[in-house]
Amino acid sequence: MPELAEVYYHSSHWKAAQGERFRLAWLHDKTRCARGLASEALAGKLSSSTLLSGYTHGKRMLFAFSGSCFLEVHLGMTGSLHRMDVDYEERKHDHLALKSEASTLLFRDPRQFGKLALHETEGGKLPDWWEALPPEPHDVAFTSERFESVLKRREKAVLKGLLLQQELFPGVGNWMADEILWRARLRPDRRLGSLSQAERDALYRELRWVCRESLRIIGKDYSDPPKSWLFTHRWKDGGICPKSKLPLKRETVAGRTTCWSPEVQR
DNA sequence: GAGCCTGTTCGGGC
DNA sequence: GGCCCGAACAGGCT
Repeated sequence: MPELAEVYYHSSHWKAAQGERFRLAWLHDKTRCARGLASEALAGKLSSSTLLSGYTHGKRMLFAFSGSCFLEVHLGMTGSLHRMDVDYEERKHDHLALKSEASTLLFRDPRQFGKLALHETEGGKLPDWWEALPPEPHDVAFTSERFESVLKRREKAVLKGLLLQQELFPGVGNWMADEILWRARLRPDRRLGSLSQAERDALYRELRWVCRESLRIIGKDYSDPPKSWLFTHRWKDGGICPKSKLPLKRETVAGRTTCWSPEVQR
């Protein structure tokens, strides 16, 4: 599930516990998600530490704790964050829990494609690598010049695969890429080099629009976008394009399940 | 029971 | 070297 706006929404569950003092309740460090992080190490760092703030960037999250300690979380395909009651009891696929006097913060991930990591910095400032992340598409720093520079030497790339590259368009995932291409009226299997300048401009415009709007709608309370979006039609068998009212097509493009509207996208 | 999957990484090929 | 692609990862759901 988690792409840009869903990640932001999940982070808000943990952010609701800002100011609470936590200790490690459990980390299953044999889970793939732990990637070598040992529960003793995490317990040592997070013994009675206060959650100061939470940040998101694309599909990444970073939670700052007192003691210059940062917990990085990536949700992968099936990860989720929850804030439960203080007496919450562990269930299958709960890999990490932090407990305060008031709540249990939980990381759950059945397929274990998610990732947990611990970072420390001098004086509690954000890690350098975090500060150096490229601008997100909805950011004011993501200018059309930035967009064009990112596209350099990628003229042979298939549009669908291009949009999924996190180092270029952090946060864009499978459904967002389909939504962007549908709004830009571009077939997902087009190569970047075949686009006219007007089509490149449309791609830039719709990329930014979908990121901004999904954050506004989904990021706030996990609402579904309106029926006018491809989002609400794309997974149903026999889905109908909200623009053309004709059947949507579903095929694998750039290795991913892709939905598009043949009459709308050229 | 087989097939599918909203993500990332890695190895191979060009 | 740079870029692209497909497979692998694991488990729940249809």
